[in-house]
Amino acid sequence: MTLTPPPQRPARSAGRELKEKGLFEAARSVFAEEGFKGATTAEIARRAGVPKANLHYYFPTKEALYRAVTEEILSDWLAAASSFDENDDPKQAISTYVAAKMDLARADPLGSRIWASEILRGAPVIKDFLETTLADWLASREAIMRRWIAAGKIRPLEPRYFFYMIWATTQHYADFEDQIKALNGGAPLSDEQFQKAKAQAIDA
Amino acid sequence: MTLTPPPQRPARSAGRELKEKGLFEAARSVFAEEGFKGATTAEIARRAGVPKANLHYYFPTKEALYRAVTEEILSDWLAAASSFDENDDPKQAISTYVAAKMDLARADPLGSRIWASEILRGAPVIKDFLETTLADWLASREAIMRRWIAAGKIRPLEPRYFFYMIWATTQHYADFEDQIKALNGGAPLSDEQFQKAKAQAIDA
DNA sequence: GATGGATTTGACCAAGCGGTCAATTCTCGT
DNA sequence: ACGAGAATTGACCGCTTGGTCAAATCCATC
Repeated sequence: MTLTPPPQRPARSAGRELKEKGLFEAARSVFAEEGFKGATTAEIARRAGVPKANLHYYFPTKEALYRAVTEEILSDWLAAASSFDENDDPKQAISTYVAAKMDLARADPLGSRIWASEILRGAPVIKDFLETTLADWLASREAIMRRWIAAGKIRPLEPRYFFYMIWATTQHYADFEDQIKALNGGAPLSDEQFQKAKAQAIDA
Repeated sequence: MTLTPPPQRPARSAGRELKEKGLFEAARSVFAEEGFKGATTAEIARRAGVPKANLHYYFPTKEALYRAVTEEILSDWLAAASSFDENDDPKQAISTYVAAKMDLARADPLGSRIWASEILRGAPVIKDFLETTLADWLASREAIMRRWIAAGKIRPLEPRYFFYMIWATTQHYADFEDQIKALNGGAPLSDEQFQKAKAQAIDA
């Protein structure tokens, strides 16, 4: 018998990945709207245009699908966070970071909402991430900011609460979009309005 | 037959109100943790220590119970909002208001969370409140702030986004308590930490 | 065109859901 | 002490849920 070379199957099952992606995106939207418990596999399957049984072929359980969705969100978060370190100038670093977070919240409001609803239910899935990766990130950037403050490069404030405020504000525009819409005469924020809000948030 | 006087029954059924209150509080905690869809009447009844059938005697449907809970939250919101008008001095008015909102978020985190999860699911129940009462409140305070800005009493900023930022921050401490706990070494903010965060938020 | 694994799907299931109901117990004015 | 309305509750119902399964279909390879 000739051994077929074990290397990764050449673009194996491109159709498979496509279908997985469809289910994945459908799941994102349903989880964002209904939360983990409120979301139903039937609705996710319906939105993806496949029978429910097919969903369970690609993702064995609702929770597995939810975890897959969640992981991508955390990875996006980390990518935005890295923008903090791309600048040596303190004020530049801060405003670049705030801008990146605002843009992320606007580009992916579903991700923001899934995050929020995950926290609201006690963060059973991402608790580990919060306690390790995120806590470490916060601690090290806190240290950096303290050095900047000591050097008189930015005005003194408690770095931790400063980050809370940034996170709160950036997420607000995604999570509370419906509230903002209601207050904005039924329309979502225009790009222009969004830029203004962003500029004001950067005024730290 | 003698007509019994129709005036309100004298302290009628004190036990009834007590039981209603128990169900009400149990409902608050379950709705805050699980959202409207995720909450089950069975769990609410269990937490209140009564059989499920008894719950339906006091509140005919899950939605009726949810609406009752929601109305109280809106009323608390309005009470905190009124603190904005208790001061003539602009800076006083603003910091009093921020302080009141921060205190409310700390005193009643459940209410904050129920609000947040209501918005996340598209605000079907409080949409009307948002579009009328809240929108009016915002518009009139926006006008007041614009006058202050024109008179040079506060530094110029877009009042609307300023309020969004306040709401975002004050709610963050309630809604994201679990995230903060994870970042704070597992412990919630102490009173001292909270006062510090409050003071920093007031620095508008 | 035969083979065999990958994929698809309708039918199905046990558990959990919100809500109902009739039978029971409690409470209190007389 | 008794009668009547208020309150209580176990049993139950129809429906939805997440998940299973076996039969059918697809499709690359020989």
